[in-house]
Amino acid sequence: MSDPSVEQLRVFLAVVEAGSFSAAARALGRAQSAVTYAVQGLEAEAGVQLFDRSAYRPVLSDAGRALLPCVQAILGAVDGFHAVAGGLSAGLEAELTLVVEAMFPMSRLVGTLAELQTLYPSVQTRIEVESLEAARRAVLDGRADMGLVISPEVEPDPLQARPVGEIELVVVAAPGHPLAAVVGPLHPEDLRDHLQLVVSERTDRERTPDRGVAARRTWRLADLGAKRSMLLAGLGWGSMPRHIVEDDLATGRLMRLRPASWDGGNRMPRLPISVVRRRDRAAGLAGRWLFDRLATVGADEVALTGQRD
Amino acid sequence: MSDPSVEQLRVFLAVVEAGSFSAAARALGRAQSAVTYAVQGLEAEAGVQLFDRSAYRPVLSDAGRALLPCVQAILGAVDGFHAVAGGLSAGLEAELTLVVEAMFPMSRLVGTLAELQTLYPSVQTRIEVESLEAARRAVLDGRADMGLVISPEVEPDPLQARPVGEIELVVVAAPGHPLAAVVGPLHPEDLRDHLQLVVSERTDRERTPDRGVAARRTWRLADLGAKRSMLLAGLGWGSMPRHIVEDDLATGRLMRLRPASWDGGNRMPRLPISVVRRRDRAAGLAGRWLFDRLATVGADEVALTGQRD
DNA sequence: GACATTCCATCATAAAATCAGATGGAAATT
DNA sequence: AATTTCCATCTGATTTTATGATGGAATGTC
Repeated sequence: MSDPSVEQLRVFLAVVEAGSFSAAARALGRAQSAVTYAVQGLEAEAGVQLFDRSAYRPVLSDAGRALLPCVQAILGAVDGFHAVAGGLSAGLEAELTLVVEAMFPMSRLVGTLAELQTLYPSVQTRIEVESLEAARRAVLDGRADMGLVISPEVEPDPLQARPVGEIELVVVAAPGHPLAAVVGPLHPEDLRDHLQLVVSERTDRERTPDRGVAARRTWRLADLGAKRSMLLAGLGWGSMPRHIVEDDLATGRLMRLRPASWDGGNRMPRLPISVVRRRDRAAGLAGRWLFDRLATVGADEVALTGQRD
Repeated sequence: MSDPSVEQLRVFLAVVEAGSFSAAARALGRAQSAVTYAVQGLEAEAGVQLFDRSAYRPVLSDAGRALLPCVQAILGAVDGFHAVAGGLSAGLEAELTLVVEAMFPMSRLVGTLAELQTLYPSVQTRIEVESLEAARRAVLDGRADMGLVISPEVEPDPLQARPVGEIELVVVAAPGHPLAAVVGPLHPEDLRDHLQLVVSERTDRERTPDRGVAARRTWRLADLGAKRSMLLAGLGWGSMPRHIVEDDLATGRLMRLRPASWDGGNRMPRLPISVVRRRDRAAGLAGRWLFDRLATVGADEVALTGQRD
């Protein structure tokens, strides 16, 4: 049994929609005999009659009605093929993977990502969330095409970077925690004597030197959600992106601590975020659009609060 | 931009699977030049290169890898078309609608219906549940191809019928109901003086004469579920298929009443069920299989308890 | 009821797509 | 170095697909 040609299927669908062979021929800009020929060929391949021609106008037979959804499925898949192929030949990448630093407020991304989807629907976009160094490593490895990562200290590296804003960090603890009772600025010694909660990377191997660790005893947690749970439970103190604990601070579930000179001054309470991509990997159309978009959005605002869209 | 032919897509997939153009040609039983020709044609239509031919063996390009799922989707849809078309040309119907009397235990059907689906996967089966006359009418109207209905009294009618069993009816009331307190057989006068719950048809027009109505006051309910709720609430008495109230009787939420001569003897406490279809509508292969299967299953057993599969 | 219109099937023929087989250069294998 | 295997290309034959004209049947109009 031979395969039906896509042309035959398009003609069949045109006849169904137009209601007659000649009208379909006119709509397709072809001769009427071509329509008859195509439908006959399709009927021969299917082994059933698709239309009942005994009346003045052809009407779909039971078989034709049953096969119509199949035909629509095929043509839909073919249209998908065309969409992807058209995108590819126009310079679009097939898929675009963006890795996002876990602390980055996702609410800041949804608008841009939705726009990306409407602009380039044929591009399969994927988002991955990684913590700290793992995000940058994903871009360096080529596992992701682009990343929103903590800004690299040195610019001349295989990554091209554009600042997109800063994440404001606040030091918090539960109201019941001893440090919450201290009035006025906290001395480094106060912090050092209490358990500090720190987010560490997933993979232990090749761990970068800790930043912002002030306490003697620390617990290392896999992700920010776990850290927040521990903080809420009063198990220790730690720094968090402000947009994540905003609600907790407002409702009093967490208290803000005010260190005199947090971490001895070698770390900023604001974490700069950049969008990065590898210089040597040629970005597609969608990738360039997203990079530029994230960079220009970032130029407008300094703080990423994650509150408004 | 022209449509890719299904042949081209099959060749493309064969090359991907075989790993080389010539191997694909051998697998397809065609000349190697035909494979080259087909791939080139597909590349021209897609506007991108699908394989990197610089090496000894061709390797899928990024574009080819991106388009591969599209191609597989198209070919899958085409195979679906072939399956349906093959079934139709072999005499299978496109869809098969079975209407089932609401009192029929659905658990008795699932096995047969599952078998039907595996035997004839291309047949779209639909189940409708109707009460009393509405089920038979659905078959007579042609709205359903087949029905499990209360057996017709007269055989010579446009429906061909085969018995499939009987539904055992029991007369029940809630434990708090006055009739539940009566010991020994119930006289017709006892029943007549209490509210009887009766399932009536949905459409009021052309209502058939009531059967099994013994009381002066009756409430007519839309379906068995509503009737059971009313019975459980103690609002009246009525008859129910045994398999539906089995649990209620076992746990004591309902009590069985024992009428001396229920309904004056003009109605059986067992309701015969038949599978019916119109004589004048030619049944397809799947329809004939289902009819025969239901008829032979029904010949084995008399009572439909719905307990075991 | 006669006429024009619109419908679809068919035919002959022209255009296009597709194929097989032969040939050649490049890479891999021996 | 010789051989095999790979793919691209060319040519001619075959098949497929399209066109335009023709005719019979149903519909619509006056």
